[in-house]
Amino acid sequence: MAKIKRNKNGTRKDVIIAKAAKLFREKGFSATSMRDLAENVGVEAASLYNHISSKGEILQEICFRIANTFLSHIEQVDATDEPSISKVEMILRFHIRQMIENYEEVYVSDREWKHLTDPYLSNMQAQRRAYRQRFASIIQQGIERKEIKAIDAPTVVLIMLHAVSGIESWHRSKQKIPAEQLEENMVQILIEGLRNK
Amino acid sequence: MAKIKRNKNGTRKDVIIAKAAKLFREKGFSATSMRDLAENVGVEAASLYNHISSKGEILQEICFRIANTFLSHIEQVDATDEPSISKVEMILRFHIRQMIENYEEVYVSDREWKHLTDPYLSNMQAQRRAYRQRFASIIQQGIERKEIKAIDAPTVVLIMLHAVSGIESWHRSKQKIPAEQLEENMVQILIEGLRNK
DNA sequence: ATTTTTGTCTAACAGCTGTTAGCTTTATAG
DNA sequence: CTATAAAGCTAACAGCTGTTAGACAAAAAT
Repeated sequence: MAKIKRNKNGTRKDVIIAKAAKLFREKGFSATSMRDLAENVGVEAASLYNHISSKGEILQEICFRIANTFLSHIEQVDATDEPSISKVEMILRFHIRQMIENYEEVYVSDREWKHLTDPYLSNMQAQRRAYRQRFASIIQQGIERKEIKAIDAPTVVLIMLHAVSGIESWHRSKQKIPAEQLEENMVQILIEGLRNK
Repeated sequence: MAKIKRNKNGTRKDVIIAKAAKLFREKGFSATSMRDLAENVGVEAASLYNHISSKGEILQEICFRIANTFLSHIEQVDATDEPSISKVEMILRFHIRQMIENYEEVYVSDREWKHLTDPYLSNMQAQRRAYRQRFASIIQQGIERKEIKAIDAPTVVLIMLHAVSGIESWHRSKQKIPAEQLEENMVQILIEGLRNK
């Protein structure tokens, strides 16, 4: 078979990871075999190992890449001096856009991280916990400043993060409303549900 | 090994399905082997086949049982003459409670139905689509009656259904707030975000 | 033009997968 | 107490799993 065609500014490893993300999303990590992946890449299974060291490494790359994206974004937002409710909105909007634009990887990172193996598994669990706590404390601050309704902050986080993952259905639906409208609708419901009137 | 202990009013098959639901939730359908399941049930893998006909059948039972529960509930709610926004709230509360009380099966049904095989897969897809449409049309009615904000109804459905699945995090968290409070918090945010002021 | 590096291939491995056949043990019914 | 039915066991199957070794080919570097 022919060589893996790499697109400009990207390694062959990147091509493999992108195809893997698509398959992992469609069928799940465990149900995707290296031979499945190889076929999609246009190569024999053994050839993949010139670019990656194991199936698990692919999942690690996806999960940690995404985790870093979100972690560095929340730090950036938290460093501003916007009102808390605006911070929450910024974070929510970032989640929505990432889920729209970087769908496959974000989705996989969210659903399949359980299949990581230690030490990566523990590391990822810690990162996720830290992220949620950071998010919750922004909300908590908003509550104390009376910008946000007096509601259990971790519950708010849980609703926001999971609501966003519903964008998967949007991707699969035939008649998609425009992405901007989707974003505004979600913000409308979730942020208005939060605001202290 | 000893026999499968069945609890009163339940068959051995029910015991197997309950254990399977727990494992499918923890590790996913594909990553759970029949030998895993057998060990958890306290029996050899081959013995399971005296009670079930295949691994897939277990998933089918879980998924269709849950789908029927929700479908018959939405029909019951829709038959009342409550205001639309109250119908939405009733449906939301039912989802929350099911997710709290019947956690394993509801969660598995929601996350693992993709691993069903045809004709069950197509059937389940159709049922899910029908449910979402039914839910959306209740919301649409609420919009027309000015009870609910003018927002894309399918987007609302998507947010509600996915937000509820966040209750998984609640189950796994150490310091759980009481179930009733969780329910009120979720309703507070989601229904108030929806209501036309 | 030749060496070196990179990438792909085939063949094979050891272990796990769901499932079946056939035999034995335990519980139920007569 | 005996006959029947239900539930368990061991052993085995064919196919799939992730991964490695080693040979060959193409591309890059010298």
